[in-house]
Amino acid sequence: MPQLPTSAPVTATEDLLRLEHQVCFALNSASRAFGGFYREALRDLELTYPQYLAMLTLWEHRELPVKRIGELLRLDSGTLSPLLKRLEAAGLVQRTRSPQDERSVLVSLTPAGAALRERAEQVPLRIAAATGLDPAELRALHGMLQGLTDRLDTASGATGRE
Amino acid sequence: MPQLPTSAPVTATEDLLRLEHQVCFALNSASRAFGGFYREALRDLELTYPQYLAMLTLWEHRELPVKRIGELLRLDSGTLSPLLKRLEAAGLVQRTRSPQDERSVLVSLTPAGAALRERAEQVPLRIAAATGLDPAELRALHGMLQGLTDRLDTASGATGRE
DNA sequence: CACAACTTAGTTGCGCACAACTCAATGGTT
DNA sequence: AACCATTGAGTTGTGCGCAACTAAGTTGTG
Repeated sequence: MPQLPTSAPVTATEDLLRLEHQVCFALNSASRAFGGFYREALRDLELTYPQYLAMLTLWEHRELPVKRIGELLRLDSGTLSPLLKRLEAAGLVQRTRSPQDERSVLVSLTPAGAALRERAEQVPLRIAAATGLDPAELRALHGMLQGLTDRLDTASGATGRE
Repeated sequence: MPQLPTSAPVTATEDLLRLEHQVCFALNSASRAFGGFYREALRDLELTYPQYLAMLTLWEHRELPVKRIGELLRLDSGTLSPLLKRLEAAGLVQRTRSPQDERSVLVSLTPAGAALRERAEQVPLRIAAATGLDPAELRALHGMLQGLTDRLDTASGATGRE
């Protein structure tokens, strides 16, 4: 970090704010660095990272309504609808209206989509190796991030709406 | 986490991979949660979060070539060119070709852009409060994320190119 | 039953991120 | 000087993320 020619005295508060900037920027950078790494690892599967996440939920649950995928991935229909259409166009998933509730669209794996799981299983191996973190560190990081997301979501939810 | 109806025995490797998934997903989520919070805090400044980051670099350095902003923010010209044009259209920055090197474009603050700094200073206060983390935790998180980004960048750089 | 309130997907529009490309300026090298 | 690889911005195209909106189905209430 290069020293900057601004006002000399740095208070504890200023220091905290600077640090907070660095943290959220570091978060943003790390997320994009991960994205780049996944992009490479997923190239031969012809999946983007968000598409891969959607497939993960389906490999685990076989069939899910769009709404539920959105809850699991923290995404809304504005993002999911076109994404799922692309997965359908690629022949990996099928979308059908639920007979019980015609509003709901059930997304399920096609045979090709289910088959892709095996090829996808080698992907996280490379990623885990590239992080250079051991399980304990991963666990610690995961806990911090999850707590952070929860606090930010409830904070913006509380002040922004309701 | 609901139990899934796959093969029963979960090996240590499988567990690691599952955890790794959670970590990079948690990273992604936390980053977007931050984004949402900044969106709200920056609404009256009429800045997006990436635009705010660009302004931060200029508030610190007064004038920078596009190339240098890209290095600081880990962004390329494909992202920065239109972003900086929007900031110029908003009257916050000025872009001029460098006389020394006609390839380089120098971005500098307009009076309006410089004046915005004061109004922007209240923003990180809200953010820092919302994280609910003390300085030590912020520092730890920052260190982890920075190391992670470095490892991922060099790993993909090493295997992908060169 | 009628009707309003709510829920679920989908669409549109905008900005960001990134790959792939173009173009002009620069800096060697012979 | 002529040539060519490199560098710095910019453009184009694709996909994601989100706000705002529409449309259709469902539910609750009188």
